Amino acid sequence: MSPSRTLGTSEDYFNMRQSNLFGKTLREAPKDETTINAKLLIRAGFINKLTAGVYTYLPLGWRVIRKIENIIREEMEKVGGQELVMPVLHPKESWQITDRWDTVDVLFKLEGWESKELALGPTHEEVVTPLVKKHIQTYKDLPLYLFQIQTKFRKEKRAKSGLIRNREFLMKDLYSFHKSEADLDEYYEKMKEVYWRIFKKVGIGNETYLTFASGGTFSKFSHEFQTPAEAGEDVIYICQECRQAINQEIRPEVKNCPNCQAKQFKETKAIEVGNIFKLKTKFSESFDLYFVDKHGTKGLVQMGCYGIGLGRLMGTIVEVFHDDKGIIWPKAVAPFSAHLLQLGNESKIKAAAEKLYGRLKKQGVEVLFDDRQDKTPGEKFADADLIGIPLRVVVSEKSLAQKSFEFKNRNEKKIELVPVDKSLTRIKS
RNA sequence: CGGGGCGUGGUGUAAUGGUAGCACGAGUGCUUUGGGAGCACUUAGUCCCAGUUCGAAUCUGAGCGCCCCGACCA
Repeated sequence: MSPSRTLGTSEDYFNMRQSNLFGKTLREAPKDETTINAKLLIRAGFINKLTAGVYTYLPLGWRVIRKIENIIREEMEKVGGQELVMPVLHPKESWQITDRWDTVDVLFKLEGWESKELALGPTHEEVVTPLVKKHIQTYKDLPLYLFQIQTKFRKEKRAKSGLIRNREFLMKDLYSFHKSEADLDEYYEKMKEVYWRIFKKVGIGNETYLTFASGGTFSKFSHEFQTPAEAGEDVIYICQECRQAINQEIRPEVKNCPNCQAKQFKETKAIEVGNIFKLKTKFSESFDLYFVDKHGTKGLVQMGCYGIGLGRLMGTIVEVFHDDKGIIWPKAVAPFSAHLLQLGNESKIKAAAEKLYGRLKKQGVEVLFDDRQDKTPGEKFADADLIGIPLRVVVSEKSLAQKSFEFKNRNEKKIELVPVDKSLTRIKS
């Protein structure tokens, strides 16, 4: 496994001794959490709640976020996205230009300096549009795709369901700029494919449905990517013919499946893990964002926006992949590739575990090493199941008696003895 | 924002007007080591304010916080 370029620069990023890991597991979940994602992520030491809808990502949780982030970043760059970071502090004037200062009720407003008033950014059309205006003059400057991965703030009336609806959350938002509606349409379709690739990569591709949703005032429909889960707050109707779905919000106006015209649907609660939206000229009109085409004619720039909430996606993955013992991370987003458990503190066992750990570390394999000396095997197994790293490797007297380490995948029951000299390559494969 | 529920060590709980207790966690020591070990000692708590009472975790009022249902969610 090759290290992702932004995951870490030091060799130590690729390993961790559990005796040093910040964040302890809990035997019981805090009683005020009812959703699976919140219970498991808190118990396993991935996140901590500061106040309603506001969570800390502990080292384990942050590693998962970074995995997700890198998958998303890579896909955004593949379709021409250029990454930047825009400010979180937005001047009131920007939001007055679009008439959204008073109408977006989730806007956190705060005092600035002197008589200045500010908002914490819930989305960035008000910032990206005037920014782009400074650099777009002609059709030669188009199309343009800008994205960021950044903390958003929304004053939700009711935060809920662990990481599903928060007041502060990480989001990838990409804004696209086009010289024609046809070009926007084409990119929108491309982005659908990109989103599918992302959801497949993080592991929920088979569990996710492309869903027709309200287009607001800008277009007839937008598309959401919805993943059925108990903690979901949307209701969708899955077409039994083509595997696409309709959001409840447009169910009254849509009788047949907009994709295949079928009439049979299955109702389910679902989590919106992504949304793609044609803004068209709504914001370019507000900010006078024009370009000149090759005939010298001035036209409004066409825009689209495309969002994915990273924390919500992490919560959704937990909602989908878990059992009664804990989380079962898909490989691509697991905080570590392997969980090395040392059972017993005899020097022979310790030496064997340390040796394997040292070699994995050297080769850049991300491994969590449970080297804790004061924990019983039962507790180490329970923690390993709870944390949910895909591969568990046990070093014990029993395994060493057969010159082996014991391998078990988190999502399987099967336990396999692998000879010591073959273990390294097996873990890396 | 409407309705409901709940606030006791880090976590889960008991005490319903009369000595704040238990389990897990954490710390020290010894013994343990294949599915959340044992013994001993230790650590740590009634959300805040006001009131009623001889006495309040418990009753009353106000506040704050958290959760759930609903509304809302470019």
